[in-house]
Amino acid sequence: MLSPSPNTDFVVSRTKPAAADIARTIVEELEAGEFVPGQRMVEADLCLRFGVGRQIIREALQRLNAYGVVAIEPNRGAHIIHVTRDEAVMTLELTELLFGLVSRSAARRVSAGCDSTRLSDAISELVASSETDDPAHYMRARRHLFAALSLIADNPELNRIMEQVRVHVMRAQFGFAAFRSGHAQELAEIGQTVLAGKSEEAEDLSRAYVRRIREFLQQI
Amino acid sequence: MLSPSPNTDFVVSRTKPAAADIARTIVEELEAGEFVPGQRMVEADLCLRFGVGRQIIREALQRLNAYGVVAIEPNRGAHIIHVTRDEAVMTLELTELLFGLVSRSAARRVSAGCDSTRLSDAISELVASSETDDPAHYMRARRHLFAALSLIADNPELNRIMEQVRVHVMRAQFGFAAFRSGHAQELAEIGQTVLAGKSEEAEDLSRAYVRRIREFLQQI
DNA sequence: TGTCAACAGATTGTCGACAATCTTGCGCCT
DNA sequence: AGGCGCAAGATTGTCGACAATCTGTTGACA
Repeated sequence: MLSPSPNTDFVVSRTKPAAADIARTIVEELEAGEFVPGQRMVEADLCLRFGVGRQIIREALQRLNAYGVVAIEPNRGAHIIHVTRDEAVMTLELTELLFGLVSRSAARRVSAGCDSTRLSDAISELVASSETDDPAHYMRARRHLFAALSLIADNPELNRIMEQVRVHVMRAQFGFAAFRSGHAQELAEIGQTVLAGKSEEAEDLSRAYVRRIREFLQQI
Repeated sequence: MLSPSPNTDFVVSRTKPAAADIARTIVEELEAGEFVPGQRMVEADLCLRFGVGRQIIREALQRLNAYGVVAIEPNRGAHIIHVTRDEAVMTLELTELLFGLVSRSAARRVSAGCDSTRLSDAISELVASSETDDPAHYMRARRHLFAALSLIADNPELNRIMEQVRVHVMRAQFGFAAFRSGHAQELAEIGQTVLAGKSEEAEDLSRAYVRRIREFLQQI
């Protein structure tokens, strides 16, 4: 009754959204606080919204479920998971360890002569963003720093998990208004420490960075 | 041409396997080394094997992909991920942090008066298994210990991730023959330390436990 | 009026069919 | 003989349809 031909007319060479893309889109919206915790994710609604069949939506929800941002109850459907402040604090406790490990591993790899141009670029971008004072610019630079560190650390399992945890951290920072831009300088310093190959120091700095966010969140 | 009626005849009150169960089954087989790294997971084959439609299999593969044990390439299908020894070592480096955090958190909760009967039971079971010297018994007890610790730690995100990493650790231990039963005593000690609420000590013991496995793996 | 059962609507679970894409082997041209 | 299309087979991607399950509401009965 709504779409007799979903994607035929003017969509000759469309790149195919596919489940992965939709999941990514939803994750981005989640990070931006688009969805209310507890909100039901009805498959049919999402079908209309993204113009695809239910199977696609289903796979996207499955992925979201694996990321832990959506809960799926049999025959009851999916809904956005509600995260309490205590849980967010616990997640940051975990993040502290993970980010520390990423930085330590990356620093070691740099010492071993790994390519680090991406990291240098990210650091430059961070420094630049601290001068323009544009939140979007800062967030992009921050993402690039994390990506560069993960790339250098080259630990598949760790990267996979960081990717998952990142979503939760973003949600927590948004949900509890614990987002303080202006950490650019601190992050740039972490990057430079990694670049210098000081693994112990890089780990300490990284953990301190996350710990401070956590303590700030705990005080609210 | 193969199954005109997949599950109608004598299957009046079957409990419905569903994707989650199939994914769990495959994970168990993976942990037992049933699949060869790189092996292709053709959907149609799995359909025949489990007697369900492709959608179910697809969702199961999706979940396996989220667990990081299966890679899915668009239009190319899914295959079992190959894990090198270095990657297994890196995963154990990560596990060291995670297990340490679980034990520390659990110990704190016990101090705060959390119910710990399940933990006591698991410890008893471990001690019993060390006397019978039955590998299956030991593994079951070990799993129960981890489950009890996770339950007490009560950190949703951490538990979710531990669950994912556990599969990799099991695969690594199986794949590299690094499986040494007889750690029952050591694990029981960790459990008792948690039970006593000594969080720092519990974390140290847990990390030492994983570290030793990692070092053993590195020496091969 | 309160409780419970049955019904209608909404939503999820699963399947079969067809389209799109990749792979492979064969034949043709140089 | 060697390389290059091209067709046939294999496999994945997506959709629509129907079955199963849940939920809320209405109405009958005590």
